Amino acid sequence: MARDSKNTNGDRYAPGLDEVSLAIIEQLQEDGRRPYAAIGKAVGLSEAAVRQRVQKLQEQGVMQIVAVTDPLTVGFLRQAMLGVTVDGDVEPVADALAEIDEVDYVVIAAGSFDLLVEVVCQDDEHLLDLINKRIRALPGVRSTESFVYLKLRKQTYTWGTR
Amino acid sequence: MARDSKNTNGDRYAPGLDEVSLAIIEQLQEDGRRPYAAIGKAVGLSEAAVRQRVQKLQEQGVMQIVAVTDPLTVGFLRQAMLGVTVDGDVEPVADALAEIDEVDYVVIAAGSFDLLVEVVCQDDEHLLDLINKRIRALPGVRSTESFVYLKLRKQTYTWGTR
DNA sequence: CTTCATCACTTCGGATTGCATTGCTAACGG
DNA sequence: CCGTTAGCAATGCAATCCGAAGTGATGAAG
Repeated sequence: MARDSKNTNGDRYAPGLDEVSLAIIEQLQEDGRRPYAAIGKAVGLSEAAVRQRVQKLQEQGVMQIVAVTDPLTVGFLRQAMLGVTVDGDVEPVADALAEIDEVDYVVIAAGSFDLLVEVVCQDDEHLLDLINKRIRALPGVRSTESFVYLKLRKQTYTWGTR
Repeated sequence: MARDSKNTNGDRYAPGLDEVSLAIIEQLQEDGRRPYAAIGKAVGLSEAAVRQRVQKLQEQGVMQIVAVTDPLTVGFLRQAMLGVTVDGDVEPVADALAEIDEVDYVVIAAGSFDLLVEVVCQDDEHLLDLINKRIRALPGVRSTESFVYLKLRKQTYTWGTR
């Protein structure tokens, strides 16, 4: 396989991210606990080589292996997406939002919102407090719009394996 | 441990989801590959019991253990959030959207959008085609608004461990 | 009260896997 | 030509995984 495990991609990937690493990621998107040896057989590497790559990918922040759930199913939580518009530079506002514990997802976007922010709360009161007292109060935040989650319908991570 | 591993929660959780299972999920949110024995020591169960619970949680669809990445970092992708408004019943539209491969996230929400839909595409043309020809064409979809992702700033799954 | 079934957990042993180490090869720069 | 670095394969031992079997508690039926 892959005599050219060097980049053939014109630097569109993160450094050191070749097609072999992509194949490893695909394997782990299907099952995060798949043994290294099985992955190695699938991508044409030894067990140790796979392990080293996985470790490096995680250290670089390219990939993380975690349990994901539907917070609403797990119970004690209210969840919402916030559309945020910003005055001035977007990045510092994104950074400030990212530091809030209840915020689990921050994306800088193009469109009628500058930022999309997903939040997880204990209950409605907690959510209200978070939005009004802590998020709207941030310097640079011009306005927010809330979309409270009613039901999670799909949540997949296997887009790498289409 | 926990003489009352029966529900003390008034049915707010999915069936069979007690505080021990929550503790297991927390462990795996920190590290999806943590050994069962280590988890068992942390939550006060034997290795085998943890293994049985994790298996059941995955079978029930409560939890999945996967690799997650930033698609934009991995390279060959355009990503966006779509706000969708619907005529009539929302659920069948959500189902139809969930069946599309490029759609990785579907939430039924309250607010000026009925649905929030995250999509992952190869490039701009692919995205355009998906939105105009396949999503807007779905029966029941009244309108869509797009937020193209510029940069992912935060993505965590450890909300269970605050 | 007894019996039977179920459920969650534990214990146990063998098979598998993870991991640190070692050595090999190729690529690069002086 | 030599030294350095990086990535991978191979090896051996410890740790982990996994299926099977056993135990005790609970609840329902006779």
